[in-house]
Amino acid sequence: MHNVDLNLLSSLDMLLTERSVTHAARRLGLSPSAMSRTLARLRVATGDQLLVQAGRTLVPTPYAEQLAEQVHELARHARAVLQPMGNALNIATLDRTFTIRANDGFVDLVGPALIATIAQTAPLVRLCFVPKPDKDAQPLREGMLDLEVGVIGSNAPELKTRLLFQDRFVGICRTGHPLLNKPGVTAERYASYPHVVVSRKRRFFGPVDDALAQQGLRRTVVMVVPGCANALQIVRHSDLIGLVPLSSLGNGAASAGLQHFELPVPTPPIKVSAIWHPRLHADPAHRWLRETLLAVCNRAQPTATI
DNA sequence: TATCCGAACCCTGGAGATCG
DNA sequence: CGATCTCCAGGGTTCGGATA
Repeated sequence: MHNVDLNLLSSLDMLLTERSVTHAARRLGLSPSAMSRTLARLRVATGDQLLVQAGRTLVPTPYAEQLAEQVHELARHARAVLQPMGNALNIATLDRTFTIRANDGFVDLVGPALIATIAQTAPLVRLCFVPKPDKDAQPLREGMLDLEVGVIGSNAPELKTRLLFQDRFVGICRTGHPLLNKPGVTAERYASYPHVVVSRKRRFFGPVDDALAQQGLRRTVVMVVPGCANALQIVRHSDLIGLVPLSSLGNGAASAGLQHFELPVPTPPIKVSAIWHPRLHADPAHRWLRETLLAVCNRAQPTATI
């Protein structure tokens, strides 16, 4: 197919509406001569005279009359497509499924409030939360994921991010665990119990071990699990001490049968961010989702939010 | 290999003249 | 009076050479 100048569509629509080169030119902000040559190009493109002289005016050919309504609709749709995107979004009628990769604790903590907020303004929007087996950026690049919630990695610098809230590590143990029988969890007593840690990379050591080492202490990690939900379940039914982000304790149900406590050693804060591909940055629906998520996180994490 | 720069070419549109 | 033509200027695109 040879290339067609789609500007001709708008000009043809105006010419068929006005039935005058001068008037059509005026309405499109062109000179009559320019519009005249546009009409000449239209005649070449269509192989029809389109408008012919009848005395001092132009009248449409039968072919032009046949085209008029279709051209008008096409021009109207073309103008709608080229409107700024922000003007086109109607949240109330938005029918879309957003796929979000997040850990279980975040889903427990934010999921109910998020979907409740969305239901009020965008009743046709659906959320699909998927697990975080890793931090691979490829699903974001390929459009398999709309959004990821987690700590920013360094393997995909092109990704856009926005801080949702600041989390921190806490210790967990089963209800009635001897560690909490006495007031105050000292570093010595904390290190004296066996531990379970969460690590997708199967690491037995982390920031807590560094902090303990600075005090000449060392804890014994007897188990590594891939996710926080695994750690919560293990700790709930054993004497192991766990280490999880506070947000992973969710809305209360996840922490049933568990007690959490402040760590006796300092650990770096956990910056939880929304992460998305630049392709979606200007998408008004995606922008709305990000703003909504941020607002819900601000309400759900009043003590940890910055 | 990528980027920059300049020359040549092409397209568009304005001004003015001409025609019906 | 309005449509169309020619001429011309301005801007964009393409292409080839130079450079890092």
